[in-house]
Amino acid sequence: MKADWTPAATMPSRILEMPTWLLSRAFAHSHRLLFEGFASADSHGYHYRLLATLLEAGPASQAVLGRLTRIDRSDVVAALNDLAERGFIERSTDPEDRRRNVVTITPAGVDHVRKLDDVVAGIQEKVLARLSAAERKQFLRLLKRMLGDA
Amino acid sequence: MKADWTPAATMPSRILEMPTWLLSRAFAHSHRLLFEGFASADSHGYHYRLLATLLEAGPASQAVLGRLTRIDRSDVVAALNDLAERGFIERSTDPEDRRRNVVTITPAGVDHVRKLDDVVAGIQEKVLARLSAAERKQFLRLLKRMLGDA
DNA sequence: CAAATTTCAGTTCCACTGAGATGG
DNA sequence: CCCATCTCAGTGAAACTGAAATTT
Repeated sequence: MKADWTPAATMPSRILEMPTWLLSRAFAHSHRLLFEGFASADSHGYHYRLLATLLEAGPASQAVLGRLTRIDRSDVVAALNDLAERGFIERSTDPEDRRRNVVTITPAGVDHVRKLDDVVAGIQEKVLARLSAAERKQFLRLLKRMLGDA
Repeated sequence: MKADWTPAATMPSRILEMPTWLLSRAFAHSHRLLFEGFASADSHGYHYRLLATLLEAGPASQAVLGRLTRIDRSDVVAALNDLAERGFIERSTDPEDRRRNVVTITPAGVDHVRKLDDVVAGIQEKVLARLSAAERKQFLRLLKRMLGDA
């Protein structure tokens, strides 16, 4: 027989009840769903954030894109390289300030981001699946408040 | 003059309003605070989860610790190496099943985890700082519900 | 033989740092 | 001279994979 060293069934209750722990579980869940969703559309989170921003804000320099999307300057470079290779964006140097690359979304890029929009919308639904409509509203309100959008 | 390609002030509104985005911001915030808190106590999240679990559940094998803490088997090895070097845990092979290492927390380890408990408690407070007591309760309820603890 | 445990080596994603080259 | 931009190289935490060695 084995004292099989399975002393408790769960991790410490004080951790299980922690806001930070619950947040990390919730994020892990949402992140996994998003990652799989993007992968199934041959894409990534950075791609979606960049394309969606270009679509909504219009052509922008890479520095501005980094600020808008909260993606680091050097990660913006890498992600835009991918997107350019696949024909979803184009770079051209800004004639008014030749340090800058003006990044423009292509028609193929628009198609791509529309598809990703659908994927992402489906995932929002899944993430909140267990909550009623009223609870969802409340949950989003509390999240925003917690982040200071009070 | 510069058309400075700052077209909009924020990222796309459809992303800003997404549950998945808000969750990722909330997690990033909480994660940053935890990381800094652990660093200020010369520790890491894995260390805390392992020590707190040992304290609450008693001695356990590494495989069991991995399951309880949700830390991957191979990361458990590395984290326990650190903790053993610093005298916070001890390993001994289980006489009843010599594949297993029985991991035991030392008095120094107990001291350490108590300090971390204080750090972590302070951070819970900071994370929820903008919410009232009633909102905090509600927020935790919704998080748990979303995760299926319904 | 099949299964579990510990360990090591290596990978991937995400976020970031530092430095060089170009240009304002 | 100083600052901004783009780019590349590299770092580090977190989570994971594959495989080997040992034992049950």
